[in-house]
Amino acid sequence: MIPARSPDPGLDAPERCRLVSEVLSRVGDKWSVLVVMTLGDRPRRFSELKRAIGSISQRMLTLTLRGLERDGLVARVVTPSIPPRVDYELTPLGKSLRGPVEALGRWAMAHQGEVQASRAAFDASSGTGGLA
Amino acid sequence: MIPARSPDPGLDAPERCRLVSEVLSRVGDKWSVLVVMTLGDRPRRFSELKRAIGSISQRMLTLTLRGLERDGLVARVVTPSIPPRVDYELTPLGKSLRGPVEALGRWAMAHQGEVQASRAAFDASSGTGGLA
DNA sequence: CAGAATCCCATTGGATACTG
DNA sequence: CAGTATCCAATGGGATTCTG
Repeated sequence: MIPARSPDPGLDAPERCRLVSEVLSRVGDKWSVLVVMTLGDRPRRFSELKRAIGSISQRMLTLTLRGLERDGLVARVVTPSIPPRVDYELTPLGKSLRGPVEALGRWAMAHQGEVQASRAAFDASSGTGGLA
Repeated sequence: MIPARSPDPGLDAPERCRLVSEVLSRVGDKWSVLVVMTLGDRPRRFSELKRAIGSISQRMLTLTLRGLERDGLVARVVTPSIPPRVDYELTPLGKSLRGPVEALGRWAMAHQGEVQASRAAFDASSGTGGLA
């Protein structure tokens, strides 16, 4: 249904890689994923988002939302009233990102224990006993 | 087959969220994903990795590999010879991460055009015409 | 309420030089 | 070859203050 120019075989590998990692860097940053998932399926107001995420500063929420808006993942809807009301919601593109992101989240949930165990073991043999 | 303590219903939501985002932050950083994907399916030597990735500094490659090793995603195999030889390879846990990461990569490839277009549009209406 | 602007500290990460 | 150590610049990001 989505036109979504298919992978575009005209680009060479290094160039594609650059573009992909540029897109991934948005996903990579600390807040974008959190905001996308919090936005979930219904629009949310600015302060509603802030409260839902809790740990984010107002500055970073603004910056993150601007970035997501610029990339077409989030739509900003202003209702000019007093006090002003601004709602944010995922665009179709933004929603399409939820699938892969949730997959990563499930991986993290499923393997979090192993990762923690590995970290503990690594730290233990790094400090004590390793070679001292 | 893997024991992999299942999601552990004993943890409360905020705590789980913290752990998940801690794991995601490893995936989130600039190099980890690139290294994991470059490692792919066979072991690679240090300098082989460095050349394959190209843009990474030797310092960051070392740091990234240490982090991945600590998290149990990568195994470090030292062959004490002169000159020394060190191979890195994905552990089963590391390999299990490739699936979700590739899914994200495919998303980025598929939608890279839309994102770029959106950025261009956003930047255009931000600078010129918006309200000047 | 939503946000822009400023200040300032902490972390990231590159370049370079040195070692086993 | 495979690092470690040091220095330094750029960025990230919190706290606070001010505005429409």
